Amino acid sequence: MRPLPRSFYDRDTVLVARELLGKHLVFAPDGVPRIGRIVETEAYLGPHDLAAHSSKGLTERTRVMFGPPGHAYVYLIYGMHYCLNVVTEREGHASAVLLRAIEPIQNVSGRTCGPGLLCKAMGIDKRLNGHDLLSDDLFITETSSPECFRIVARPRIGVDYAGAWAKRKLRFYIRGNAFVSRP
DNA sequence: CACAGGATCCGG
DNA sequence: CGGATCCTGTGG
Repeated sequence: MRPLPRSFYDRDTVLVARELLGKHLVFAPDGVPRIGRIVETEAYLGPHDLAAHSSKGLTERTRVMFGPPGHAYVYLIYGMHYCLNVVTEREGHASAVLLRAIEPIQNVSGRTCGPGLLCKAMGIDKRLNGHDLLSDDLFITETSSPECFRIVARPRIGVDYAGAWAKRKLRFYIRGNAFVSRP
């Protein structure tokens, strides 16, 4: 299992969000790999995207989003759930892809159909904020035998405050997959 | 220092 | 549909 190269993340955010579908998220904090297949993502395009955290500007919280691609942006939401993003495009572009759901593959127990549940099941918290995804304990990898699937595009969840940006179809999931949070 | 609000989840 | 729960950003 090899981590995807930095060049994978240093590309158009919508393309990265779509191509992350079907890939394996691996977290091995104690050497034992917990693996989930990514089945649902959302693209956050940068400061001009009013649904993106980076639209509020560079702050301590959004610092990682403004950094180089291929790093984990983890934040606490509603005081109780963590969300995991991967930073995309060149440094300073401040775009990212939110991982919303995975299908358990190995050493993952509990529900995984939602960004908070995904992190809980994988054991991911804010200690991983800023973590390089080209590392040996947290990374995303190509599957050995990729399956064919159709991609569905829908508006993102929970961003009604973002005006016209809330209507953009920047949420992507694998059609028919049982682990998608809101099919 | 005070306070408002959030890329969610759960239970009724 | 409301409540949980707490960190962050902003303003005084």
